[in-house]
Amino acid sequence: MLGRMTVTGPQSTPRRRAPRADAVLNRESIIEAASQVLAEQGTAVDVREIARRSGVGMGTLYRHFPKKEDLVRTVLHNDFSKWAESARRAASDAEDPWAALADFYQQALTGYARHCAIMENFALTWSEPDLEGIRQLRLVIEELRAHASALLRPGVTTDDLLLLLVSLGHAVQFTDACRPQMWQRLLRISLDGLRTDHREPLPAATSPDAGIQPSDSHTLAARSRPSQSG
Amino acid sequence: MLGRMTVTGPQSTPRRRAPRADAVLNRESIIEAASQVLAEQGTAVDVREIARRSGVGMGTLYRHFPKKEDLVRTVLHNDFSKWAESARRAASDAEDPWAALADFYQQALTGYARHCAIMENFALTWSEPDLEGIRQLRLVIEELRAHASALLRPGVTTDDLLLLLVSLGHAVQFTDACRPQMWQRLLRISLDGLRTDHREPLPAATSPDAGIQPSDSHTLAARSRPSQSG
DNA sequence: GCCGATGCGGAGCGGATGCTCCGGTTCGCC
DNA sequence: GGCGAACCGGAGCATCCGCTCCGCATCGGC
Repeated sequence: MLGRMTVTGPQSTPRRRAPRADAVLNRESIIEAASQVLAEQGTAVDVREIARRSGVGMGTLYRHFPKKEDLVRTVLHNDFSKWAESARRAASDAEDPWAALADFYQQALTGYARHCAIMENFALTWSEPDLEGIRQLRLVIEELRAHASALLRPGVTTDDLLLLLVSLGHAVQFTDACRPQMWQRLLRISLDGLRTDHREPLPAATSPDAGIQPSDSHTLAARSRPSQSG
Repeated sequence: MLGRMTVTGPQSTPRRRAPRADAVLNRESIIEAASQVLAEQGTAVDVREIARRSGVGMGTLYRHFPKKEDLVRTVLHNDFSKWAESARRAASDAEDPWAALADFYQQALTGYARHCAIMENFALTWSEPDLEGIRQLRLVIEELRAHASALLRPGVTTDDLLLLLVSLGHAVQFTDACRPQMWQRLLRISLDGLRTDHREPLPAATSPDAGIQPSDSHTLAARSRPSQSG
């Protein structure tokens, strides 16, 4: 069966010829503009704004991304990845595993506190753990946890650390603009709660990293706005 | 000047006679229905749905609450108060001040994790600290903090505890439906971080309870949807 | 019971927004 | 350079949603 499949060029359908050069450029500029706009205004932004900012027409935008959600997903994939990477770099400069963990949170929260779309879509962490950007984030945290495990109180899981990041992310949203020191205090409190010291271990998580039920119907675009099919 | 103002009945304008009985009933049923609907669907809900659920027409609804935000504000005022009260009651049954604090968080997070509108509008905690419901919540926390102060690490403020509540509130939103034990773990970690034990005190908050700048333009209704004036 | 002030209902307005349609343009293989 | 497929742009469609308007019903002081 498999042997009968014709081996066809780089991927899947062979008859489709390479995209035109201008189309490639347009796609890139759409993604770049969308990243900016989504960071500034969140996923509820008008698609026209993205088209305008990237200098293409609506037709072009919708040719590349048939649904708004397709575009948002692509951008979030990229930006979650960039986020994970920049936070990982900050952690790699630290002098000990615990400082690495602390620096990771510090960088993760400062660097992306203003990225509305990411802050809005933390739910993806649980509803779509397989999105590439999310997976990278998890991997970074898992690595940091392993290195710092001697200092972490027993029973702390990667999911605990991830949920802490999500949770603090919202604290940052509320306080960063007016009183940034507030979320820093909360970060410090939480990190202290994670240290081993002489506390008893946490109870084992009942399903440590099992598959997670996606919540009801969380879509990427337009929180609480029903998607409408034409 | 003041002396010339006529003293007029119970309040302000005297010529307005008491509202009709049916109007009072309608107002109550609107608030009740709105509370349900807002809890279920958040502030982005269609006003028509509230009118339908409460059995009144649009005209009636807008007579009582000229703007959607007026209604939402009234409901949130009530519901924040109810929330504070129910959490305070849970705390009052505890056997020691620390357990009271823990029970408070437990009840606050369990009882209102499903109240979409409250979870959405934690920002009010910072942007409108004078809203009555918010003030009650702060008062309860302040009281618990005072009672547990011997066990709290030095430097922990009421705002710290409030921000922790806000922050955990979002963790609850993400995990309560599928893995409720996850946020419970995070609560435990955070509470442990608040205990005095042998850690150094937190640095003093730079402006402990000073006036807070309201963030850019947060309105109660329809997150990220620009209000439109007719 | 009369009657006017008060209250009611819901069709409809205007604007925002996701998405489509199609005539005109441009690229790139030959 | 020629030509057809791929691509582009933006006007326009359908829908949603906050809010208004106005003819009609109801309450309640007399």
